Amino acid sequence: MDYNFRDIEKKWQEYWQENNTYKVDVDSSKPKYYVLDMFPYPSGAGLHVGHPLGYIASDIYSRYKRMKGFNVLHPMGYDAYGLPAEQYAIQTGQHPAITTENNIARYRQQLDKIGFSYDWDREVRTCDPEYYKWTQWAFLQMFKHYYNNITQKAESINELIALFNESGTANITAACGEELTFTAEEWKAMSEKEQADTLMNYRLAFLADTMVNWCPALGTVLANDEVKDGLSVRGGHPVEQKKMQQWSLRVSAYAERLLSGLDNLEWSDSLKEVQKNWIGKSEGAEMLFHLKGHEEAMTIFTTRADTIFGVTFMVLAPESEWVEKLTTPEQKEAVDAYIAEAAKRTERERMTDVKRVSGIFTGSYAINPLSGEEIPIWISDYVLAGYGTGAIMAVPAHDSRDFAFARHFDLPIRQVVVPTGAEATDPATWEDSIDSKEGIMINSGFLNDLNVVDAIQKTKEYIAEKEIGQVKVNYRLRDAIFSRQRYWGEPFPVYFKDGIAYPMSEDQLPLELPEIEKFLPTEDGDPPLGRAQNWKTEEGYPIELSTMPGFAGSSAYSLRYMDPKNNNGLVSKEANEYWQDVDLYIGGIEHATGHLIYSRFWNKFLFDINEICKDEPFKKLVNQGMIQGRSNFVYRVKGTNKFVSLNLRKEYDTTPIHVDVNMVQNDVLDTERFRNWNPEYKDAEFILEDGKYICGWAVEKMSKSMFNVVNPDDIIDTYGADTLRLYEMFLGPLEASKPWDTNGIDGVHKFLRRFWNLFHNSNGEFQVSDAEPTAEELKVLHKAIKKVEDDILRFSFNTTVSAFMIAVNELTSMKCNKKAILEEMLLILAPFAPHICEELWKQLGNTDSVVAQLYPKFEEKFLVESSFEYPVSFNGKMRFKLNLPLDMSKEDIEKEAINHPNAAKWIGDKSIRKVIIVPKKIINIVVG
RNA sequence: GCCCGGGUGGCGGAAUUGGUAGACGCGCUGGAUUCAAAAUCCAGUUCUGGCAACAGAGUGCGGGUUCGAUUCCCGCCCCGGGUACCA
Repeated sequence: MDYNFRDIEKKWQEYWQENNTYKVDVDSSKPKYYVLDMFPYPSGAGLHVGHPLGYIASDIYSRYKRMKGFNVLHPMGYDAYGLPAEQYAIQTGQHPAITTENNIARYRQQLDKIGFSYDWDREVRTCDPEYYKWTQWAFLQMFKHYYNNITQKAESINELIALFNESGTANITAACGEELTFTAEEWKAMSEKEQADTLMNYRLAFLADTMVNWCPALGTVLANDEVKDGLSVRGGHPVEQKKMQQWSLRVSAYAERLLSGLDNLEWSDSLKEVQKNWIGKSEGAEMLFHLKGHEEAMTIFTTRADTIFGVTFMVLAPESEWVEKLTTPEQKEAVDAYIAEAAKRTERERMTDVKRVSGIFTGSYAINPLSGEEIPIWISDYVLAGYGTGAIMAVPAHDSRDFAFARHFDLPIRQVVVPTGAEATDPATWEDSIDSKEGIMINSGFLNDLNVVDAIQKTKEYIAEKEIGQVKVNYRLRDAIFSRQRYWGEPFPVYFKDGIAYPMSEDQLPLELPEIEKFLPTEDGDPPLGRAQNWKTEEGYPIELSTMPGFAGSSAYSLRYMDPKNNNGLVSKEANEYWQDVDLYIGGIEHATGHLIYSRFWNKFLFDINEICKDEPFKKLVNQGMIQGRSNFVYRVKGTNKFVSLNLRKEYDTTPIHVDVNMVQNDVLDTERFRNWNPEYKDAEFILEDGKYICGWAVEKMSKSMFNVVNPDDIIDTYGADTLRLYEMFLGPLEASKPWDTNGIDGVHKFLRRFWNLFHNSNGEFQVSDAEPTAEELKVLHKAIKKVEDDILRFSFNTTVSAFMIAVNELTSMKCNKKAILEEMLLILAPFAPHICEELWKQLGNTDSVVAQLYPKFEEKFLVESSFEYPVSFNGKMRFKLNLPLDMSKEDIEKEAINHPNAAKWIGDKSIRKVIIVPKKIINIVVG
């Protein structure tokens, strides 16, 4: 029998399904291991060969871990809510649920063909009411909790209410929108509405007026990570700033824990770095600046309080509440004009026009708390309202933005830091601000002559002592806006009564998404849910019209897989305590700031309220690289229907045109298929080289418009799933981006056939021998076991495939068909190519599945060598090799090397200066 | 601008702790087999020179450390990704 992958793969995929081979349950007799893939959004285009890369890697790892005796949880599901299905519904009227269902069916078909070891009984879909019940439930818990900064965890809002009743805000330190101060009496005197509004300032899921990224084309609000360069990530539509009442999650409360939690995670340094930057912790000071002619003092945030003697002006954000208070009558007209102008500038303009300096003087002055100087207060849009206090002290000598502003408006610049090894210079001669990270203080009163580090310390002490400020930590991380004015998402289990938002009772969950006729916003501008009939409670109170964003459903799915059918909780205590957390998470780097921040936040919250036992969801994370497309081109001679082959094109004036890579093999064009591809090319003529049309190529993104999309189904039809799996791994390091080039696939397919042939004679009959293996054969086997296992553990699957090839090549040339060797080879290959191994396992006479076997044990004793072939170098350059016993002394090795006939030529009449011998490594003879 | 990756044959890539640069595969060249082709098998394949033996050069560029550098250090160039008036 030949290697008939089509029959073999079909047969075993059916077998696995019928026998529930991949079903797992809590089993306390075995250690657990949890391997998770980032679940896909089921798009209409189906999977291309880039998508399964990470799934194949995680599948190999899961199968390996299973063979090492672990109880492996390896589930898959769908991130099923999302914009494309809704956009499609708007265009065609087809319900997004139907589109989604169809796309999921197609995904499942494609995934099944690749032979994954998923436990499909655990599948989750974010759009399934049984699933989103727990998304809504978590939201309600966040609504009912606040963050206590002292205990550093989420606590019940009822406890906060109790504290308010007892002593007002006097004894609380809670994460909040704005710092409020009231007494118990004042609290009790508040109306129900006032109390509700006050509590919103503390709830972890809260309603607030916020500046949002409003996308008019999509008719919805977007999160910061859904906007890039002022355009929506999905669709590329313009996004503008707008103030709207929105649900938000107080992610900022967890900023410190999200930051410090990174330390214990096995994530790549670059990914941790991205998260650190996104959280953006900066330590500095809040300082009070008194204002000339005002009672109140203004608070600013600075990370460099030590440079305060260099402050020559202050700047407010245009949105700052101080603008109105500080604008003098003489300046009012000019300030109003500037504010109006700034409001008109969209985020996009501000970004594309960063270099432009603009601003206006308020007419007011502040007093420098250290020097007592009067300094003018300006307004400029380079100061952001949302960061710090929306007001800064400007140190033009040492900050490039302040410098540009000072130059533009002719404000004074005073140097206060002299960089190490430099002299103070006249700022008038400068082209830019001077770096102040290290150096010596000047022009700075009591700080003079101190170095920067000491000056920072001394300033901190000084401002604390004089009570003109306090040490303060700031984070860039913003609260997550959680409302979307869309249909295809989770409804909020919230209703409104007298303008107050009330949570629905938990036993009313899931609050199911209602049917609507059209998927557009209403004529009044309400979200699509405004069209739903009876979208109100039994008592008749209206229910929230927004739905939740994409990241809602993906924030706790790793927990739900542990216990996907549980109707009494997100996850049972038993299941959670057994599976704990994800041991290995594989997915794309594009989720670095979105999903991976939100799900960590969500998980920490559930941990705080004792729902789960782990503070972090994903222990180890590997980012698979992107698979790029490899496009092919033909070269049309301008103004003709003639196409010239790659290497002849220089003689003509040509236009390169993308051609479908599926009609090109090894860069040779199938000219007949090309003629039939498009009526335009029906009468195409070709100028060939060596009788062939050679195409040009380039590495580009894999996309329809480049005609370079390769479908896994086509590859599987031609070569089989085992070949696809091996080839995806063979392509290069898992974490690197690399182009897909089908050209190389023959190599791994050939390898599988050669592997098959080890078990079969030249007539295709199964034939293995029970003879004792030789030392050489055992050496090949154990070399492979060691290399393969080492490489799996460091996720170096490309070199693993090489190791298999080497072993099979060696066994083939030894004509080895011994069961003792082949059986173990088969077991180490099984995680990579499960179908062929399952078939051969059966042919060897086994009745159980190869999946259930234990991994072969590596034995050092088979690799022990008695001699080593030393490379002999002269001045570091390898010249010849010398086989010597391993137990030979250094002195004897040196003698052997120097007296070797080949050595004379390299020594010549020069003298030997030194001989370096590293046992089992190298001999280097230094001559000169 | 800043922060991460990365740069090795015609191509994808390997070299795990400073120790034989180019494993493995593709492609290409030659040969065997075949009526022929496909498939398969064998040999060769970094570049330059040479029939060859062999010699020289060589891991983005320039320097350095070392007996020895793809690997470590300094300075640059290029490519990919992230991020940005974050005080």
